Amino acid sequence: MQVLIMSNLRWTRQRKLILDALKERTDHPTAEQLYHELRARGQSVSLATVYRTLRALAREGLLRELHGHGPDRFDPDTSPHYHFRCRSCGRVYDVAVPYRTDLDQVQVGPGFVVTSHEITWEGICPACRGEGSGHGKSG
Amino acid sequence: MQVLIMSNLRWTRQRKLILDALKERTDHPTAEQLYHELRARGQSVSLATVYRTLRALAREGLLRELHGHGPDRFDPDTSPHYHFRCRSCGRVYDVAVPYRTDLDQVQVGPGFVVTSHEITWEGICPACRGEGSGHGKSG
DNA sequence: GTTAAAATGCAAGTGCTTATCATGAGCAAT
DNA sequence: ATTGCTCATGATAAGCACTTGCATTTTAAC
Repeated sequence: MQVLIMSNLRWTRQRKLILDALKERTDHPTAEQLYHELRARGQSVSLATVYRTLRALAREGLLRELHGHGPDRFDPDTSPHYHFRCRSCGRVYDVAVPYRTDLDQVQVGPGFVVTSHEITWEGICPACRGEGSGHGKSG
Repeated sequence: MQVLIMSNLRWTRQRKLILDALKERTDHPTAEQLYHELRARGQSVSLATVYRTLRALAREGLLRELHGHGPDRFDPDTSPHYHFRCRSCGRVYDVAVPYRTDLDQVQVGPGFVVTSHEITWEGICPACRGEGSGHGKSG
C-alpha cells in the first residue's frame, strides 16, 4: 500500500512492520517495546532502525512523538487530542476530552509565539490499580 | 534559615547554594546550568550533588521537576501553574493562565484515577525571536 | 538489468542521570 | 567542646536512552 505517496520516504519492509505494530496498540509504546514486539514475532529489525523509522515517520507527520518522564513514546494518531500518563507503569492513554482550539490563542506574554499546546493528566491506570501494590513498570 | 524544619533533610552549604541559585532564576534551569552557575561564582559543588539535591528537594515538596524534551528542569514555584516551552532554546517560562481545578475532575475512563494535570504551550520565546535564525540552544 | 540514492545493521559514541563508596559534615547528646 | 551516629558530598564508574558513522543491502527510477 502506498502510504508514503506524499513523502520522500521509501516504503521498506521494516517501515511497514514498525508502523503496523504501532497501529495495533493503544498504549503509545516506546521504541524499545516496539522492537521487542517485532523480534518476538520473529521479524528481523534493528533497534537503530526502529528509532530512525519512528523519528522519520514523525517528521513526515504520520505519527506523533510524546516526550515526558522516561523514554519517548509514539502515537499513531496525529489528530489533536490529549493524554493520560500512568505514574506507575508509564503507559500513556488517549483522553476523550474535546480539543480546545482556543487554548492556542493564549497570550503567554509580549514577544511569545504559541504554536501548540498539550494537556496531560497523571494518575494510576486500571491495569496498575488491579495489581496489589501497583508499582510495576510493565507498560 | 531553617527552611527544612518539616523535612528530614540537613541544611548543608551546598543545598543552600543550590536552592538559592534556583530561586534567583525564572527560566527553570537544568541541573547542569545550575552547576555551571555555581562554579562560575567560585562555589565548590559537584554535579552529582546538584542532581541529588534537586531530586531530594523535589521529594520534600520544596521545588518541582519538569520533564519533557531534553534534560529535566526545575521550578522553585510549587504552586499549581502552567508552562511554556520554547522549541528553539528549550527554556521554560511560567504562564499566567489561571489554574483550572475542574480539569482534575475529568473522567479519563473506568478505573482511571487522576491525581493532577498539566498544560504546556509550545512555541518561540522572545529571546529566540530576536536572534536572526533563532535556532540556538543557549537557554 | 543498471544505477544512484536512500535504508539497514552493527557497533561505537553521546548526553543525561544514577549508583558506588570512601571521606567529610550536621546535629543531638554528652 | 567532644563524641558518635547518621546523613551528605565528591569523584568516578556505570546505566539508560538514544544517535551516529560507515560498510553493506534495498529500493525506485531509468
